[in-house]
Amino acid sequence: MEFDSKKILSKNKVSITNPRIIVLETLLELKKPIAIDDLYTLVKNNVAKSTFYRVLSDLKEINILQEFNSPDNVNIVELVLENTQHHHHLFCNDCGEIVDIHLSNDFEEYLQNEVRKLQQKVNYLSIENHSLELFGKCSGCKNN
Amino acid sequence: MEFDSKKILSKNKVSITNPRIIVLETLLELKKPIAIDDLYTLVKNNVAKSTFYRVLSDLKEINILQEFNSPDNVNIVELVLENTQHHHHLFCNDCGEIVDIHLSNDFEEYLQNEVRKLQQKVNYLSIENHSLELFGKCSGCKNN
DNA sequence: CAATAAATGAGAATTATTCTCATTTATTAT
DNA sequence: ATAATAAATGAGAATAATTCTCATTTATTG
Repeated sequence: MEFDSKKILSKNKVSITNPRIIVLETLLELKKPIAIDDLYTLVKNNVAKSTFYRVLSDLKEINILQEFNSPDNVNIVELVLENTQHHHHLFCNDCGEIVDIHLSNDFEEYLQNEVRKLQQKVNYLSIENHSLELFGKCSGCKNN
Repeated sequence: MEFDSKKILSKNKVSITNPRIIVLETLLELKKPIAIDDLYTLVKNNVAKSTFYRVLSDLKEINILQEFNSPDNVNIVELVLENTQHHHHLFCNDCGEIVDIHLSNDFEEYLQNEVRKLQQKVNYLSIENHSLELFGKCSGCKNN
């Protein structure tokens, strides 16, 4: 497979160790955001807690792991690989699930343009990035 | 003045106590987001730490305080009163300052519309709210 | 395969937040 | 205004997430 853990690690010039493989592989299988707490539960039998946090920090260092917070302030991580396209998140108010959301190119362009206008108006040197979160109910909870 | 702390508290049916007045007044003077840590530093001589956190939680309870995280995972609070208009935040990558950003009505409408389309397409019952963050440099740091 | 550098595991240390409970303060009904 | 009652506070203990320390193990390289 194109994105196995060892290739990812070597490509990013970090040494290939068991804890790194285990955490990365778990994230690769998940294919979606997960609470740090829950991720640790998945790997705790094979990775020491201190190492776990170190691995997370390593993955952030090489820019393939993004960290953010849910509305109720839970720390979440998500793998962002080269082939991951720009997206946003919907946080379900009911079950807490986090769903990746892809907005239309039209919208993303509109947003870029709005940002460009803002930069000129308010005279900020650079707005380099953005993040949009949506809050509501996921499809699983929509019938409650 | 229209928005003094005591009026705000009584309007929201919470009892008027010194710690609440002090924290609220500090936030009212600030008029912008602040790290919880920094806010505590401002009031620590007059409010016990446990009380401080309780007051924050009280203010969140009555929906006049919003909490969120900066990109480097620092907890931030911001007063959101009735007269506060919908806005977003720019996080300065250099100095960490957080600036309130008001986007055009056109953009907000476009966003609402995009969200509406998304709801139909993906079949989510409701997207109730959103939040947009911008990352870049504030005007103070733009010449570095 | 040996030498060296880097990573790990275990648990201690740190930090932010919540909890406990005796004391103080605010509210209300008179 | 005041007494009775309910609610909030302060101080520090408890908890939880994360980082740190350091002796041991593992990966890399030549």
